[in-house]
Order: sequence, then structure tokens, then C-alpha cells
Amino acid sequence: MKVLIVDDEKLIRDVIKEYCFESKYEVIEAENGLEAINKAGEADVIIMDIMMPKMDGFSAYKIIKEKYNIPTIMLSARGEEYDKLAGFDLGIDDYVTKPFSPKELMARINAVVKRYKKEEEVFVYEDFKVDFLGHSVYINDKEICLTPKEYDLLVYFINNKGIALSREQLLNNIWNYDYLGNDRTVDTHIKMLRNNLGKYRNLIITVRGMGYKFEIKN
Amino acid sequence: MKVLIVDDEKLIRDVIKEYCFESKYEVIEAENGLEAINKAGEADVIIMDIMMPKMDGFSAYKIIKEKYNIPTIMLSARGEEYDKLAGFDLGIDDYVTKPFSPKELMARINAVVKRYKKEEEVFVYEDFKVDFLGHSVYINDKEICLTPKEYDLLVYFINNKGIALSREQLLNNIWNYDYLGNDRTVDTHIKMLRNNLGKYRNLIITVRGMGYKFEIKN
DNA sequence: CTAAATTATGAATATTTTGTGAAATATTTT
DNA sequence: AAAATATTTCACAAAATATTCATAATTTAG
Repeated sequence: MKVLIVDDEKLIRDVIKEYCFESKYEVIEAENGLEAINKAGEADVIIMDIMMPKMDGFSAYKIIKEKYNIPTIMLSARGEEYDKLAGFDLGIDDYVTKPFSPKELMARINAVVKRYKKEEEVFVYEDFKVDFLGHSVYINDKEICLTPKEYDLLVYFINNKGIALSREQLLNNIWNYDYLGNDRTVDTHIKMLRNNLGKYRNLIITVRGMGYKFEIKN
Repeated sequence: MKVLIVDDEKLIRDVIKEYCFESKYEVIEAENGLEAINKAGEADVIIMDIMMPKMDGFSAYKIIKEKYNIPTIMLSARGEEYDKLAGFDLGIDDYVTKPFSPKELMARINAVVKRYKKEEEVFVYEDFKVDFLGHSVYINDKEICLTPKEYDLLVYFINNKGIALSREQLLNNIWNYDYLGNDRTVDTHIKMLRNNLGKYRNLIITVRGMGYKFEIKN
């Protein structure tokens, strides 16, 4: 489990880091929102201050959220009730008020991590929804029927968001390891998946000379 | 599922309401304990602030509890530890401390609902009814005779509503030990169960390439 | 702009998966 | 032990899905 600690004060980062180590979390650090965005990909949980130079916590959170689905706890100065509400609205998972008790912070991190593991059962983007448990896909609450291969493809894409995948890679991972098939087979399945995705067909992007990737556009 | 939100601050009610909608709960609102008492009858879960004008949460809870048996989560101001203890004594199901994370609140609501549901002894959908205590199944008040395996299958499906279950998973869970049987066995039982379910046969959905799932269509 | 390379697509064909009836076994009840 | 019930197996039909391939459309390099 990797925790990304984002705060401009080294002292605070160090205190949190210390406690994270005790709870067996690995730690990555960032000094501001910009750095956080770059490092978010590696993290399982983010603890982020709101007030930081270069880019504040909320702005960073908004950007990170579009790309990843990482539980985030915000550190706010005492009494910023307005911030708190605004943040919850954005989807922030929890708040800890400065000065905080490290024990409370760790309790909240643990709670959030635990909760998230359970919530990792759906993927949602606008009104496009994939229910991994039910193996079903919805657009506008209307179920979209995918064939097994199409569904597997979609899930693989979602789990590799933003990464360009070669046809070979797709064949190896979704078909059996030593599949001796035609490359065009992938294209055909992509075509069918795209058709079924309707207005979301362009979530699957052609990477010329390379393969395909799944990406949430901004 | 209807959630009764009781708080004198509209802002807080609105935040909770928003999240409830996302989780597909219906919402009823009340501004104080007195109103809550009047509206409690319609609710399946109650979320109630303690400090409210006219009538506080505890007093309202006591009265509601005499009449109904509705799971209740209390919202308390930070640090009112005494209240917390008193509340659990009264039979409150859970506590959330203000200011709270809506995600945490929803997680707790879901937990309470789930717990409460488990204690249910019947499953009802339209005129399809399963009486877990009596091990019997009715359609239109007419009893449907299922074999033990069929009944076990049905109960397992109901307890895993909306979740796609592989044949292997079904074999492992309904056929005790590691059963070394034919996959087609499951199909045969599904067939017979479906036949017995008559017009409700399509509650059991085939998940191609995967298995089956039990789902209430909307 | 053209040729070459790459990708998209429709349709025919092959393959896989599921539904089902009937027979064979196994288990429980009488 | 016989009868009644349940369970399992199996083969084949039916349905759904996967693959191939020819051709069209698109992009890129020169």
C-alpha cells in the first residue's frame, strides 16, 4: 500500500511519514499539487494539504480524479468549514483538521483504504457504468449487452487506463497465452465493442502503428 | 429503500440527500424530532442529528422506537462522547461525527441496511416470495415445490443478488466440498429451477462465458 | 498529391457455449 | 427391498459468439 503525502511543509510530511511507516505503508512525497499529479499514478491513497504553492490541493484533486480513482484525504486548517463542504462535493473521502492527531489521521487512512477496497467494484464515467460484480455495463441506466470477449476487453482497458496496448499484448492477456490468431481479430472485437459503447465509442482510441488505448478525455 | 434525513440545517440535509440519490435511496426529510416522528413510518433507515430545535434526536428516537423498528444512525457533534455512549444504550445502530465524510456516512448506511436485511426472514418480489424460515417458496400464494438443491441454489442466488456467479463458484458453495462433477450439472439444476419459477424464470440471468446471476430488473 | 501502410468494417464461416430431454445413478422414504 | 425422489451424466440441438478475410476507408510519408 502506497501513500502519497502532499504538503509544502517538510516537517508535516515527516510526521505523517513516520506514522505511515509504523502502519506498514510505503510513502511517496510531493510538495505541491503539480508534483502530486505526476506521482498520483503510483499511489493507493493520497493525503493532501489544501493550501500549497504552485497548485492547491483542490485543483490537484480535480485533475487526479479524472485520471485515477484514488481515495483522498484532505488536510485543512482549523475551521475552514466551507472548504470542507466544497471538498466533499468534489468527492474527497475525508478531512483531517490541522493541527491533527496522527493517530486520528492513521485511523482515517485505514478506514478509507478499507472502504475503497470494497467500492472497487464499479467503474463510472458520466453515465457510463461498469458493474464488475454483475458483469454488466450500463449507459444511462440502460444495460448494454456485451459478448464475453467484448466485456473482457473493456475490463482490461479500464484496468489499464491511459496505457497504449499493442494487439499482441491484448491477444496474450485476453485470449489464451499462445494464441496463434490473426491480428485483425483484435480490430474486429474493438469495432464491435465500440459499436456497443455508442456515444462512448471514442473512449477507445486508436494508437496508430501500435494498438489501442482507453482514455478519459478532458 | 427510503432514508429519513433529520437535521435542522438544510445544507447538511442536501449534502446527504445528494449522496443518497447516488446510492439509489429515496429520501424523506424532517427538520426536527417532532417531524421525524410523523414521517418515521415511511422510512427504512433514519439518519438523525442529535441537537435540534423543538425536539432533540434522542427523544425522537425513543418515541419512534416504541412504535417502529427502524435502523437509526445518529449525527453527533465532534467529541460528544457521552452522547455516543448513551445512544448505543438506547439501541442506536451507529454514529457519525460531524463534520462527517458523506462517503463514510453512506458506507455506514449501507452497512446498517445490509445488517438489517440479513435479519430478514423472507424475500419478496411482486408475488414471488421465499420464506427462509419455512424453507418454502410461493408464487401467488401458491406453494412451489423445489428439491433441496434447487432451493439451496435459489437462496444462494438471492443472497448474492446482482453478482455474476461462475459454475465453479456455485459448485463450491452449494455442493459442499470440492465437487468433481460435470459443469453441465449446474445447467441442469438451473433449468429445473427456472422451470419451477414459472413466470419468474428470468430472474435467473445467464451471464455468457461466465455463469449465472440473480437480478431484479427495473 | 500519390503511394504505401495501417486500420475499419461487413459478411461468411467456424467455434464455443448453453438449453434441454432422457436415461442412468444415487439417495431417501415407506 | 421396493418405491419414490433427487441428482448426475450425456448427447445433441439451438443459440450466441469468435474468427477470418476481402474490401473500403483512413492516415502518413515522401
